[in-house]
Amino acid sequence: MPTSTVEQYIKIIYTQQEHLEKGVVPMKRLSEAMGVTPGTATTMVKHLSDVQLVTYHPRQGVLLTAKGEDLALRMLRRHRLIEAFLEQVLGYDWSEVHADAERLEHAVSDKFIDKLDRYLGYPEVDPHGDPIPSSSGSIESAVTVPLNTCTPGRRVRIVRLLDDDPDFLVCMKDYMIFPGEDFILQESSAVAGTVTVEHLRTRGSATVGYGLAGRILVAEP
Amino acid sequence: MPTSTVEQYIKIIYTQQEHLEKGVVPMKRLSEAMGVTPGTATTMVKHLSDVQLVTYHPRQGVLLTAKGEDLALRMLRRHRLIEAFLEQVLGYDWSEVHADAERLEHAVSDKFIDKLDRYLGYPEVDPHGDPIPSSSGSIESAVTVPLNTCTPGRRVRIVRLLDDDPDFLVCMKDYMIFPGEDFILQESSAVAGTVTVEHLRTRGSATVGYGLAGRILVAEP
DNA sequence: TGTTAGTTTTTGAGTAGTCAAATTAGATCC
DNA sequence: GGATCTAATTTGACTACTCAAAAACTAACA
Ligand SMILES: [Mn+2]
Ligand SMILES: [Mn+2]
Ligand SMILES: [Mn+2]
Ligand SMILES: [Mn+2]
Repeated sequence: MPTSTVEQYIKIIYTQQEHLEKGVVPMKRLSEAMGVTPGTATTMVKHLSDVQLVTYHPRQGVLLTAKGEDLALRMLRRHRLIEAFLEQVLGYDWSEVHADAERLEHAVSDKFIDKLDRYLGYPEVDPHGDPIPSSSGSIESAVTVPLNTCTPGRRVRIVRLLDDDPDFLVCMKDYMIFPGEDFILQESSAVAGTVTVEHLRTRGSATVGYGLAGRILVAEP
Repeated sequence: MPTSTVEQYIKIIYTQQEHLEKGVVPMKRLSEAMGVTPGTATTMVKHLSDVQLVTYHPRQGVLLTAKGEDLALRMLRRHRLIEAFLEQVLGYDWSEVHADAERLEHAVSDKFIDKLDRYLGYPEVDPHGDPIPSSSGSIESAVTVPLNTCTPGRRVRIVRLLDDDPDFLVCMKDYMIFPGEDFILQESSAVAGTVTVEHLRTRGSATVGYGLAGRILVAEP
């Protein structure tokens, strides 16, 4: 059985790998995402390599093995189902579910997760629009593009928010920018570094930085 | 913040203290209940004493301080609310809730527990009839007597099962011996070491050992 | 009173995870 | 080709928890 620390490293490696062009995750990136020093990450990565969860390329980075990916998807499934539960059942605000899920995901059994999945009616996405892997480990995400790559004038629907930071999420909530909401993209300026959208229903407009807009995934219907 | 190991020790000390005439819990008892060697228990108890959770009487045993009792009751509240949730909401069998609760109790936040309490409608007891402490730390248990101290001929109602062992609980389930069920006490023999009861509705009779009967708490209405 | 059995404590060692600080390897830039 | 900057690795040390085995204490019994 993997410890909760190992579970956490594997999950982080998966998500970092996802948001990365080149396959391997370098130590700097991993250590920052884990909140540990680079030396600690190196030590742990060697251990993960020993137990076949990652392949380690010294001075370059890590890559998940098939076994590691399995574990990562199981953790993502746990995390996201728990987030859905906290919001839908216990009445958490969707901007606050992350922290509690982060600890619960390491304490639940497979039995718990499967029963929870059933109780929630087999949801496909969590409160942030992140897709929930099935119990067999398959995951399918909707086709989306980052908001900062869309062409102005087009109508877009918010599908997913990639950042888990409560401050970011509360800010998005104030702008009505969350999964399911429709907007018209008014302006997108790489030079000015801003993206402006107008909410379809309320006509309210919001301007966010280019970097943040990259973490807002939308569909162009 | 106490680690989950510390939380577990404190909870165990509380329950052992409860089922004990003399106040102090000796090392042998504590180490057995924790599943560690006596030396380990001694080491930990010294640490718990350093952080004011227990008072340690060398070569005699430990006693919770007020601070320790606070923590113990918070843990018991968590444990029992989680057990109630697993049974009532997720559909666990009440004989199986203990193991999962044992890990979850260390991973939930106060916010989680208070929201769960509300969602469940502020239950007073868990699936085994154990009373659930309030968020302010008060606990009130119904007046009960162990089944092996009752006088034959009397009608009794099962209120609480003290043992968490799944085998014991499944056995009790087969006999219909669980909170809320009514029986007539037919025979109680300290010599033979058995207690025989008859289920009021079904007329089915059950015989259990004297020791086990001591873990079945009943009310004589 | 002396012996013995049971309990408790001490000691030394091991695992998992972490950090600080020194060192090494690569890349980049003149 | 060097000088320099950054990322990565190594080393030594620390915390929290654990065990095995030896030593010490207590209590009770002969
Ligand atoms: Mn986590
Ligand atoms: Mn999420
Ligand atoms: Mn526990
Ligand atoms: Mn219980």
